[in-house]
Amino acid sequence: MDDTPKGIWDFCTNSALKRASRQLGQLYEDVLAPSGLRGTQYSLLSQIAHSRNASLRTLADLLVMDLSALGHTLKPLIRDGYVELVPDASDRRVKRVQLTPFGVKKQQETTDLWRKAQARFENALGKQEAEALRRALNGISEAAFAEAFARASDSTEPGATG
Amino acid sequence: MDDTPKGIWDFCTNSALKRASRQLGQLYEDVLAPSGLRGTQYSLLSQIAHSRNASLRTLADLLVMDLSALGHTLKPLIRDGYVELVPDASDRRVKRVQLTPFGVKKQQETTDLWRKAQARFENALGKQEAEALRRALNGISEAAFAEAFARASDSTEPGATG
DNA sequence: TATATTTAATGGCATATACCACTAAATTGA
DNA sequence: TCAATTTAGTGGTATATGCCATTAAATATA
Repeated sequence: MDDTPKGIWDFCTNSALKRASRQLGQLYEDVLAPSGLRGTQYSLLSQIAHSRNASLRTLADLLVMDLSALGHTLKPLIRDGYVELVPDASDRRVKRVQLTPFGVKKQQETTDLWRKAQARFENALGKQEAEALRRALNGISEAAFAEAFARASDSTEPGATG
Repeated sequence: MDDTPKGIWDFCTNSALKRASRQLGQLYEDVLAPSGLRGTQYSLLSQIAHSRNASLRTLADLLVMDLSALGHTLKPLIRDGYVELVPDASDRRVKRVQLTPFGVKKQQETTDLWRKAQARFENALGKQEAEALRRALNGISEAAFAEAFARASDSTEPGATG
């Protein structure tokens, strides 16, 4: 009867992305809850485990995150003893991020829960779909995409040269 | 040479979604900046304009957002005179959300900027891709998806029945 | 009708994330 | 070599978002 869209997310990919991010974040968090880690925190621990000895700067770039935001986000993880910052010897501006042994243990244990969430997600969406979606999202996260976006002449711009 | 994934976002859709959300959010915000509105704020104003007279509860459900989170997020918009809460006459628990005339004007003006961001995004990703992505994201945001996720037997669960 | 339960909203607290200003250290260039 | 610039990180402030406890109002139930 009425196919008028109910929300801006029907037009606006940014809104759609944020909304889906809230939903999926919630679903993952519910599964991860027994660990006591938030979804973001588990992601962060995992990425730190993966990027051994990366600096804050490097990590922030990988995560497409503001450097200071990363610093703030790490605070609870440092406070709880999962993560530590180690000053670099050769460049005294740099701090390297690493898991403590306790953090390693926590990350590994929580991975069981993550696998559970992962399995549920892929069951609900379909394995192919899930992978396609990740690819699309990771494309958007690339620096090259930001450059393309910046370069993109929007036709409303007077004097755009194509 | 080395196709080892650099990040958990290569596996984890939740991480991929958050990362892409940061990137795209940034790109949109840069375009919207002259308006003085954050991306989220513009989305919210637009949704309020669209869902005329919705209650906080209704709006929160549409946005897949926690009710109290919505309340908090609205505070700056109320403070700045874009939005007002009107108590419902028949159910005195309920508050209805609406734009002030000033808010209507602001939303309309800012839409020009949004269109610019929109155009850039679709140029950068491709119109078809963009639409497919929105569809996928909106599917995830549905209540039905959350139910499917909850129902999904993850094979790691002992005694799963299929 | 009186009580129990559910629902809407608020306020406090915690994390997630961004921007800005600032400090310190490294790098560039005259 | 020394000043100018760039880079890494920190701390403050603001928004975005979730949870919990609480209040008030509506609904259901005995």
